Amino acid sequence: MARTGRPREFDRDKAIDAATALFWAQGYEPTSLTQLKASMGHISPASFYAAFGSKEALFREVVQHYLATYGQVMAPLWDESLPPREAIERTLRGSARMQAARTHPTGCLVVSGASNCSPENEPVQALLAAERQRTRAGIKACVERAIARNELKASPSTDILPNILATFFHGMTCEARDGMTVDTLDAAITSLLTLWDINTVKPLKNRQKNTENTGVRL
Amino acid sequence: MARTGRPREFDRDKAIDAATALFWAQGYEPTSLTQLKASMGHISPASFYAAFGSKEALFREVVQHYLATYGQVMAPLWDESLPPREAIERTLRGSARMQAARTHPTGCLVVSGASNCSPENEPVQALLAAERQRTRAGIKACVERAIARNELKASPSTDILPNILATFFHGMTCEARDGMTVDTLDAAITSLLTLWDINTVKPLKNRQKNTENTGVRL
DNA sequence: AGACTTCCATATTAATCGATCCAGAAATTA
DNA sequence: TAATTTCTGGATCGATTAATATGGAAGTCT
Repeated sequence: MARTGRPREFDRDKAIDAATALFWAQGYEPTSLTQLKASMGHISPASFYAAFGSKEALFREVVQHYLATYGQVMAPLWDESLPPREAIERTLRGSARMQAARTHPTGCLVVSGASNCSPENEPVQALLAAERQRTRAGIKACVERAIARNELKASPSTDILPNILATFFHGMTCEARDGMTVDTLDAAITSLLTLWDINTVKPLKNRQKNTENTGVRL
Repeated sequence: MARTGRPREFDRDKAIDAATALFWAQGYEPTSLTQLKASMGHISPASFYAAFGSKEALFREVVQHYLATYGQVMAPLWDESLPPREAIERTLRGSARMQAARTHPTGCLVVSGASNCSPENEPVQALLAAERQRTRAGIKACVERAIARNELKASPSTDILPNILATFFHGMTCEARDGMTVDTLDAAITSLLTLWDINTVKPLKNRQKNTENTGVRL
């Protein structure tokens, strides 16, 4: 698209960054347009609406930006080239490190970005709820893949495992916001994952060598 | 105190109930005085301020009311007459049932009541944060009591156990709000508590009978 | 009955909310 | 240079925010 006319003076990407930090720290509703404009370099209302459309449209853009950057700590969930347990572990540890980092607001924007909402902003709440549901589906898929690959036993205990992981995962936001450190979260994850390990299919001794006997049904 | 003068026409307790439901569902900031007054029977601003002082004062009263009623599901944490594991389990299950119930807003008011807050309402946020810290201390005390009573091993794994339990506990709010049922939460709790059980001090066979031999050091 | 207290309803405060609109300046392209 | 485009700053929109002020009715006490 050939751009003509006077170019905008403020950096749109930096403006999105600033808006992300604000929405992340305070949530959708408490963040006012005045704050947003100020954080973008005191731009005018006209510039704001010309660039972003509305507060809600900006928020949706911020969420997309968040998912494409910080949110990528959860990418392992969808990477089928990874062993399922490693996918889960990488996601949990990466998310812990990200959420507890001091270089940006703590916690997860998707979890806490619109947790206090009046009815008129229900669409905003639904946007994040859908994203959380996507996360749950990803965790569940990993567990089911592990069962299919005969790495986890199929049992009531593994049926519920995705829910435990999701609950813990979403709880990290509260803990990180209340000051829990990366190291503590990391230790908790290590311990939590024993819930995975006690449900693993016990390998026979020298089981690795059996991989040579493809076609042989044990 | 002898009350004189015209008695108020609205029921103050029912007004607190109504305010609790509103704050619980929407959070502190998004709940407006207009909504609050309407839910109390369309009382006047003057009546509101005479009865409650301010929005923040009302919220503090609501939190106290919440803790004294719904929040009592966590009372087992402080009941030293209970075996520590049972105290934890009762708290988790009671909280799950409470948070997922459909007779009131889902989730926990202490966790989500002021999660989206502008800087000027930081005191409100701090109020709930302190309450969450109290919960963590209660969980930790239970685990430490279990170690002291020789029911849990002292180990890095049990050191981190309180953090896992707290993270899961706080995560239940997100899950309940997103529709997770009591049954699912209950099953997750059952499975989560195996993290406790694998750290228990293994009882000798016929250990119960040994309780008769008090004074005998094994 | 009379004094007193606290209620209620109605108006109104200043401030802020998200969102528009306009006029003029500035930078691009032809 | 001229035409075009989109920026900027400032004024402003109606609605809503939390909080006060006023004036009279209503109920409780001595």
